[in-house]
Amino acid sequence: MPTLSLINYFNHYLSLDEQEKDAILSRVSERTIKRRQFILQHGDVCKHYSFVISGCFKMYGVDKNGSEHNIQFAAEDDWISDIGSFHSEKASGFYIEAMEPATILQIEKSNLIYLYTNFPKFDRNFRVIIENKFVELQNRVLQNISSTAEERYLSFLEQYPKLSNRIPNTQIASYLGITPEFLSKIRNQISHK
Amino acid sequence: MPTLSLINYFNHYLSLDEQEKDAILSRVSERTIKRRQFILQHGDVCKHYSFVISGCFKMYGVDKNGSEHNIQFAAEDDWISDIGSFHSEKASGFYIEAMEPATILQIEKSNLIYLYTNFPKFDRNFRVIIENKFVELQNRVLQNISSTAEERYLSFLEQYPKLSNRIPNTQIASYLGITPEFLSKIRNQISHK
DNA sequence: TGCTACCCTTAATCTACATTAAGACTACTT
DNA sequence: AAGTAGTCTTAATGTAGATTAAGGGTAGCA
Repeated sequence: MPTLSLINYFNHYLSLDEQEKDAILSRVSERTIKRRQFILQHGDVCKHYSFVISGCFKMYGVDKNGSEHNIQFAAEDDWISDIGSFHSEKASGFYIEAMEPATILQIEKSNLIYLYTNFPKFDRNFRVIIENKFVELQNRVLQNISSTAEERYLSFLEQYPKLSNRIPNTQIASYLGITPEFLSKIRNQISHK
Repeated sequence: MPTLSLINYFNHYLSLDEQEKDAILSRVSERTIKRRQFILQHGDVCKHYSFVISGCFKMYGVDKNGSEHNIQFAAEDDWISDIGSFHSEKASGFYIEAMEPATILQIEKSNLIYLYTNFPKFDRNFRVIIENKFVELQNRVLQNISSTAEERYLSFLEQYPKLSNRIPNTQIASYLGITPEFLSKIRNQISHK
């Protein structure tokens, strides 16, 4: 019963009552995603919030030279979406791609609005969820403008110990804003300390 | 009547009815802030959300060498707060300091919770406000990991044309994560194009 | 069991950005 | 009218991280 993990997830916020559980479970749809499959592509409008049951995704932009830049990873019990495109209904500039075979639950905008409108707890819970994500992102910005690549890498390891054993270093380098070669050098330096 | 700008601000979201207007206006307090005055200091718990009526603030962290790194500016019609500290009630690692004499409206946590609890529209509006801020921040992260300093500066000018004529370049450099001298060189290069 | 795709590493060279320092301009202050 | 704090500029030198290239390791697949 993969939907159970979504209900458990909400227990970390304001727990859902039976009516609210039914409301959300009847409005999400389960999807199985293959490795390298996209759930969002540049140019498309982001139609869903996706909750990861299992597997792992990267969200990235592509610059004018064709290089990918990871702005977010999402594994079990995390949400992933291009919030800007989702709300504005404009074309997204991002890709969301599975790095492993995955199972997700997706909710569409109209259904999410239904939940917001009829059950204020969802407004509250999603506000708190995004506040937490905002704080994380703010810390990442601070790191980006104030720390060396080595410090940023160590702090990534500390904050996402599970991800770092699961994701290729090339992808981590892209997330940190450095080249894979330089990350390799950093890892070498760290291990000789 | 400085509180009017707060009401006007909410008109960009779900407009407030009379009861909601009364509720928020009776729960904010107006403060006059001098240039260089702090409304949050490292080590203190952030007790308020602050809405800027006039003036301009910077929020920054200080690294181990004592250098300041701006993570956010806030001018008229913008909110500023250390959301992490506000919710966790733990000591903040940031400073929020007025760069110009300012007038602000502040709301305390207990009052904000009162509004959230009694008027679901505030949950909704603050959710949307922070979603927008999240999207801005996400774009900034993408820029930080994928663009040169010159591109980041040009994009800052585009996104905050008013701020860039109002804030010293040293502060902008700190926001961009570069030295003031290097920003100066960049500006010089741009003007010779 | 060996092929192939994928990922990681090492090392040389190069470039973008940082640091330091000295001086000039501007706008409040007295 | 001169003093001073604050900001901006220029230029020399230093360093973090990028680029390029060549090769090695390993897991999945034939």
